[in-house]
Amino acid sequence: MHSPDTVLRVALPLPLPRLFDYLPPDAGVAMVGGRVRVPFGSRSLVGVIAEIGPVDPGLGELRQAEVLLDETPLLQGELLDSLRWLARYTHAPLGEVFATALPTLLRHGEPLPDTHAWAWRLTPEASGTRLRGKPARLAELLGDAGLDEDVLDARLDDWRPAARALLKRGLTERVAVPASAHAPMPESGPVPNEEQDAALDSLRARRGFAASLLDGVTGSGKTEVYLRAIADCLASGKQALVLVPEIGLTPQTLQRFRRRLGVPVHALHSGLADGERARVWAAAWRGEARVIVGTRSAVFVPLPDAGLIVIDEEHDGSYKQQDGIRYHARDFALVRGKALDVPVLLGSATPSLETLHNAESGRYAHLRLRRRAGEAQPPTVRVLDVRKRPLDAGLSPELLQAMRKALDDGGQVLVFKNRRGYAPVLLCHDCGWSAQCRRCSTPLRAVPMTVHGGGRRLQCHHCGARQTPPMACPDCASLALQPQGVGTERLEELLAERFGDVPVLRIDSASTRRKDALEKHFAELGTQPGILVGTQMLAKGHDLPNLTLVAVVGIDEGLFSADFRAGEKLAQLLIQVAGRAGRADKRGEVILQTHHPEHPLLLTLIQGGYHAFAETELALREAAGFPPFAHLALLRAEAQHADAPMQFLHAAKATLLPYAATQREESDGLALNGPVAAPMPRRAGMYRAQLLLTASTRRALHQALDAALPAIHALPDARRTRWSLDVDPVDLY
DNA sequence: CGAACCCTCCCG
DNA sequence: GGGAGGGTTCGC
Repeated sequence: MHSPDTVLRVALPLPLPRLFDYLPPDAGVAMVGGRVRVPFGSRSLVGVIAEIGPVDPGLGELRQAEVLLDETPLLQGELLDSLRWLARYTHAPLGEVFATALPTLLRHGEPLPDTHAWAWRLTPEASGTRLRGKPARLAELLGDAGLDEDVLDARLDDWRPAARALLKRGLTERVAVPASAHAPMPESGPVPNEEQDAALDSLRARRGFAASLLDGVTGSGKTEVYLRAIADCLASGKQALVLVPEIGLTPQTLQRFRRRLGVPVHALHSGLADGERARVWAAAWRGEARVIVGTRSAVFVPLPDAGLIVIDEEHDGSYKQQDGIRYHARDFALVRGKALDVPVLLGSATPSLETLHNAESGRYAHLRLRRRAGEAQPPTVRVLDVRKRPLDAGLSPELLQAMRKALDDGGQVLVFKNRRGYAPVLLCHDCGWSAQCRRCSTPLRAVPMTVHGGGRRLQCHHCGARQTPPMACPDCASLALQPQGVGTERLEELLAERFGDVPVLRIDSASTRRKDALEKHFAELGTQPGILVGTQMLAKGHDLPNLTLVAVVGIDEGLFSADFRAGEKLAQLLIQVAGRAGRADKRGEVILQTHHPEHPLLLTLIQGGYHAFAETELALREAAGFPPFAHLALLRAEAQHADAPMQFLHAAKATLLPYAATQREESDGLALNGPVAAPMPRRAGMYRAQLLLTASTRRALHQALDAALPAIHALPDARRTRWSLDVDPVDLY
């Protein structure tokens, strides 16, 4: 079967950047992409055969693999190729990438689960038997052909005991049938408007891989375009994959897809049990699942009959995995779309600057939906200058007054606390001055110094420069210098005190572990006057029909964050959160409380909207050499010992130095910034630091990493720290 | 003196 | 990552 000198090169789920060679097991035919169980040290691991080839004479006696787990390779074709690409791009071990892509059960070596649906049929003996009661009704329903279980569920309550009773008497049998194609007749949905039609025409005009940005304001009907594009895809006999942000995969969303598409819709998200996850993956693998709707990790489903990939809210941060293999589901979906030669549709009301840049440069088709369905008016936006105003837990008297009024008018109030960038900046409460790095700040871009050591030290997270905070404000000589930042708990406390007559609900990830807890909170509140306090989680989803005032606090940290993406994230949040204010009969109001009423970001955003902001911000990014005009990678390290992360990163920097540009004019070379302490320098008892790599071409970045990483892996300090590489980091924390 | 701890090595 | 092996420390 195998030539005696054939070996399996196996990718194992280990942080080791190499394959391990084994002799094939005695039984079975080994194939690339199939899983295999192998002995490893004293353990037994499940890996994926990455290569089959001749024996490497440099290795000694090889161990033999225990058993082949797949008759047909689990990973094959496009998915296998794309995962290899992902491993190269993220500079991660192939085995870890495979392990990330496979559902837990399959990763642990379980067989690909059955995806058959079950149906019940009457046996020939049943025809001569008289029945009464529920069994009789069941038998009548089953008729000659029998019925699928999900159809029975819909037609007869509590039919299972009757079916089991008949089974015992030999009158019925349960048979496996191909996965159910039963679904209610699709509903037709609203007639598309002109803009939606134009977008659909553009999508239909293209063949093969093409990326399109569906750029539409909230309520402009992006989902309707997705649904019709998916229907087209189904009509041509192809599979569709829809990615949604973590917060967007609600029962209502699925319900809408199911009602409209007329085929089963498979959901894939973190709430599923392992068995269910593996079943959906298997159904996709077999081509039975025609529509898969899922969150980030759904980007790894096999698509043997792919026809379309949709990424809803493409700017959403939850598409980026923040630990393990740090992949970006949107970017990987584009890679897969290209490899599969199918269209990719990216939708957002506030597109990421990367995507917008691609749309403007013509790489993506730019489909705009400008019209809002219905008659809802956009809210009024007011900027509230709080310089020199007395603040209570960060709230000004004017804001509290506006809240009182909105509540008295019977409305609900959302107090939205921006919480990006935990490292506090030093701010003058009287004039709004904030500490900036002298070395890194340019007229185009302010790089803040962040407060450390309980307020006794300022540090730049770009270059690492340190200084002592001034006693008084350098601009206005005021002594009212203070670190910014109030948590949502403190806000909730104050509001509960001030507004004892209405319920005050705090919504954040700590108070709301589960998704349905959030639903419960909203149901409790109903439409009565009340206050919601929270962060990101409140920016979207969930209809709040009686919300009349949105108060945004804490935006100054976003205006002056060390993270170059903070402005973009803040703008997206402000647009989204503002979109929630107002009800049919009453125009909503948004109040932005800030020490910087004249900040260009706020002015551009309010006067020109998101796209005007984006244009300005893109110009800044280009001038400052940030994505999408440059490419980043972040080397992070953490350790128990205070010095270890820095030591390791200095050693890593020395390893990378030969590949770095020596001249500033050498524009496509690699630049190394740092290492510096992480903006949150201690977390869970670990000391943390980071080294930022910047290059104007991906090629320069990857060439340097390819060349230097083996040596970095081999550094003695590499074993003493926990370190990771993040290519295209979304935030520099 | 052994248990506990830590460091280092290496896995095919 | 994690187990094994070897050296060192610590407690009774």
